[in-house]
Amino acid sequence: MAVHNADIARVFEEIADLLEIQEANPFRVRAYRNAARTVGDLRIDLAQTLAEGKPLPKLPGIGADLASKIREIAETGTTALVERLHKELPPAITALLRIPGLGPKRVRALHRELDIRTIEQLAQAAREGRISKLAGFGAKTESGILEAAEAHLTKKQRFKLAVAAQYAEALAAYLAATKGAGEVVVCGSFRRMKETVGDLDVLVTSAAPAAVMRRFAKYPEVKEMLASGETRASALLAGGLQVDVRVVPKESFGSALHYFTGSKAHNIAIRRLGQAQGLKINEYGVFKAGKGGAERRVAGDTEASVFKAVGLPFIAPELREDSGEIEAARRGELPQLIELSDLRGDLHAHTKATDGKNALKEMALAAKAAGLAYLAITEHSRRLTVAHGLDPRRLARQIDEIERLNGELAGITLLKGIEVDILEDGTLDLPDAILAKLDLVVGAVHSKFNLPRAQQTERILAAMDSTFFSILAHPSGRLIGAREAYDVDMLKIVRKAKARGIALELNAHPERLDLTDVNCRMAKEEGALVAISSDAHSVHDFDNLRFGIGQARRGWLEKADVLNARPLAELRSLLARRTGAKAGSASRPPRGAAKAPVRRADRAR
DNA sequence: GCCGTTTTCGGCCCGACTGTTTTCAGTCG
Repeated sequence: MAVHNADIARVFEEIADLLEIQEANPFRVRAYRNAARTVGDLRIDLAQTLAEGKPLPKLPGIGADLASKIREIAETGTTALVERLHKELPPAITALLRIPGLGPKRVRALHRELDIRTIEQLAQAAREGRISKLAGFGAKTESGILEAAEAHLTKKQRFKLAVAAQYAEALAAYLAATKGAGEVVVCGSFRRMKETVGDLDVLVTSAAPAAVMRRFAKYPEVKEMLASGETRASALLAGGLQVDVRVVPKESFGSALHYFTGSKAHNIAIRRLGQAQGLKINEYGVFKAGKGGAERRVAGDTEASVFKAVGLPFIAPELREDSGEIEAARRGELPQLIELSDLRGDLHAHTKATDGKNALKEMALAAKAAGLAYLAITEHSRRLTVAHGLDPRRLARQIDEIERLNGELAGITLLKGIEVDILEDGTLDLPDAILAKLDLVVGAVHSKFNLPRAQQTERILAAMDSTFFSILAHPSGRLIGAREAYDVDMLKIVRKAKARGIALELNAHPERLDLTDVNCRMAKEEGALVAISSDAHSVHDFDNLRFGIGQARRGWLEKADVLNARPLAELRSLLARRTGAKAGSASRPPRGAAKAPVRRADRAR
């Protein structure tokens, strides 16, 4: 039984839920929640670290007690505390907390007074009118609970960033047309460019909040108003996305922007910083206590002023996860984050020859229009029959076609590439003879997603030993909300990439965003290059690069960390240097021999 | 349960909205 960080995080989250229902010290509850987040986001595998006899790293918010619980969970999969809590409360009760409107106090009351332990029992009790008879519960609460329980946790799904963007941009334009409205900004996880968005937080500045609220209520896509006050309202859109609109006066724009952008953990950390300096920070501004309890406003008109008030430089929204950005800001070591305009080319695209929708030339012109100087054409290889993958003969024809087009095109250079399948045994789907004719080789796993971790990892590492391997496409294989990542030791893969001069792709397709933000940061720390690629299947898909950039920024990537931020000449020399390094060995090592160099490469670090 | 530009004890972010209440607790973000 291998325990991973996610398992440890889940136990901590469950402890937090159960303690909360028991009305334990809320700060103790928070300590467990923070620990769950810290461990869940961690790049090194804690159980594996311990198994190798290494000490636990010092982690923020994890002291002696939580560290010992991590060791316990790593060894046994559980901890005495959660086992004890399970004896005191039915484990399924934590699901009740997920019902909107039910918090720990009410869950506790429902359990104590009505012995409710499951969502089914909750719905039954509501139907029978037993809940409204409890103190503190009324008819309205009861019907709300019933509705939510019957909708089975209301299935509040998260929306992929690109989908949320469509709703967000339309709604923002609509609200901006309100008379008296100033700034309209969609904040929250959308502004932080998270891969998925749970709801939209829209900030509007106006001296007349009522007009904004009225107009919002009339938005054609609003299916149901969930709440509406003088300065704040929530609604469910027809598409199922929840939107919260908040109006503040113009002078509060900066502090409100900061506040509603979050993350919550980042905000708490910033407020604590302020608090230590005698400052109170809320969505209206930064305040200093004056004589006789009077408060004096010291900042808040711009976001930068909020950071400045607590002695920090501006921190980009994508970094605001309380995962080291505040410490980095304090030390003056914030990254100079990559921007969309830094991209010089795109290293992964398809055409009609396989499963793309447009012709070679159309793709080239679209890339040029997107401001790119080069575009690699990387069709699927023959094994991917559903995509009409290329065999050596068809690939050779495309190579000729690209060379001919390059003579004709101006302002854009096509690179000859392939997205070659990595077969189950770690060999590539096309022979070296044809790969040698290409500018770059993008290797990808498209089959056998459920191999055991060690085998899947070895498969990819072996493929990366190929002389011609340039970029590992969508390294985790996950499809957001649809397919889990395959089980691999990403750290080993990242280190191998660094050792071999191979780049890791950040596939910018909204359903992939793979590398993930967390793995981008790992790549950066290990010194491996990242290629931010559109995986375009049509002329419209270059627009997706912005989502890749968002993810890269969340992963702290700078221009220097990104392969396709290099001008063409530099890119070519990087690609050549890699194959040149292996030029001494005539062909890649036989299978099985791949393991030894991997370990050497790891140890060399 | 954690942690220290003031602390090894005593703090721990802050405000809006709702429903059930007669002044506020609970929930949410």
